[in-house]
Amino acid sequence: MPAEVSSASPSSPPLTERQEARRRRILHASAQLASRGGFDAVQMREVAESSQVALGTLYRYFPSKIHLLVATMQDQLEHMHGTLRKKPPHGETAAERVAETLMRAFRALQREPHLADAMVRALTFADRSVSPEVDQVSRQTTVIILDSMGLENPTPEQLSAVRVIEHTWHSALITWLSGRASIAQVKIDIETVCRLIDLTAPEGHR
Amino acid sequence: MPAEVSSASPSSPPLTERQEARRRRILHASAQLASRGGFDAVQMREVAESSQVALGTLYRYFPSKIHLLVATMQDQLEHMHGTLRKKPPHGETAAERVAETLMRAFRALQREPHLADAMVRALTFADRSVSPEVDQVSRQTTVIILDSMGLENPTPEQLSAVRVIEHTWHSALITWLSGRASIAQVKIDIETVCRLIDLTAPEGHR
DNA sequence: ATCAAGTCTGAAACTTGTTCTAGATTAGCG
DNA sequence: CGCTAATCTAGAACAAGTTTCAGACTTGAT
Repeated sequence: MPAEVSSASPSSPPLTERQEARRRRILHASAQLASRGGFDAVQMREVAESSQVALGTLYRYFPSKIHLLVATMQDQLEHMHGTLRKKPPHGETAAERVAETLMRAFRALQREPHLADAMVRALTFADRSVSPEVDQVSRQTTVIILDSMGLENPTPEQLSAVRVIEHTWHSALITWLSGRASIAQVKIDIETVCRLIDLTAPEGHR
Repeated sequence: MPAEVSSASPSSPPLTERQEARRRRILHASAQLASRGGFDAVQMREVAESSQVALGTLYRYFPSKIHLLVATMQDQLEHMHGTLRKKPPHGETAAERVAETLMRAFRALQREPHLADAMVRALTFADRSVSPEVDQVSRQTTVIILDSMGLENPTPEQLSAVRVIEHTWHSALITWLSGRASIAQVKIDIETVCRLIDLTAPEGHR
């Protein structure tokens, strides 16, 4: 199985090696700065300097700070997906497995709360100009959830439930990041919404 | 029944008449500019000018653009609550009534999509420094939902369901505002999540 | 009415995201 | 190799949120 080449939108001209390297340096610098101080700490001039790239070049690669952070999130999501798929959840019901997976992801975010802050804030603040990228993040999240459910071809009802779960996931993260909800609270909310899955399950489980 | 004096946090020194008037002018200008062009169109210098107040004064009343927009949302939410409470929803089950109420609110937002954009973006972008205000908005929303359910003393489970509904509501609004979900899609998501209520209902309904 | 404290004003300054420009470098090609 | 188009760089410039400051105005208490 191929290791890289995974996500980047297949459109647009392919990048040369040096360009790929620049892109990588930029994303790395972004994640690093974000890990330090969250959204505000990711300052475009600093990202440019850290990644040894001119400001104009940074903007050529990522047309705005939001684009940059959403791309950073795409990047992190891939890692996450890889990690999660190695050890699949072992709950009985689909609802349990999804909740388990999300809580695992949540614990990963807790290890880098500032990074989580930067990424999630960017994601929810994104306007129409970032729709394609945000959508890609959303699709990736959907894949992770469906994966953990272990479903081949979900029903429309189940897809609705997954959408609602994603809504809850994002919004719960926000309330946690802004200090308005505890970790325990987030856990409860996730478990609550995951019950929707059982509600929409057609027949037997697994 | 008293007409005004409704929301403002009861703490802090009471405002003089002229101060109250200034505050009102600022909120009005904010809503007006937001209605025109959304989040970006609410520029602090313009708000100050429109409301005939010095920039420094504006910042004394609202310490940031986010604070201003969240306060604007509090203001609008009150109107909304008043309007909604006049014609209570007539669905059979609690779930139906909540969905009906939220869809009614959604239609109101559709009439001023730019204003909705400004308020919702501010709400989700708010950091810890705005927690108290955001929390107040959240509480107000909870009250509206519980109101429409017609519950006296909800169980903890039901409160969880309401929290999840709020999460879904906010996040669904965001996806709609950023053009990633249709109105129909939002409707489906709301109806889907409202099913959670029936799931947590203890006994008979109504 | 008068004084002190607090508030408001107008304007400048500062910060950080974003855009623009002129010149150097690089990549692809004949 | 030598050319051309695309890309990159350094740095200035611009935009909007935020801060600061000196002076004018209000308010509340005496």
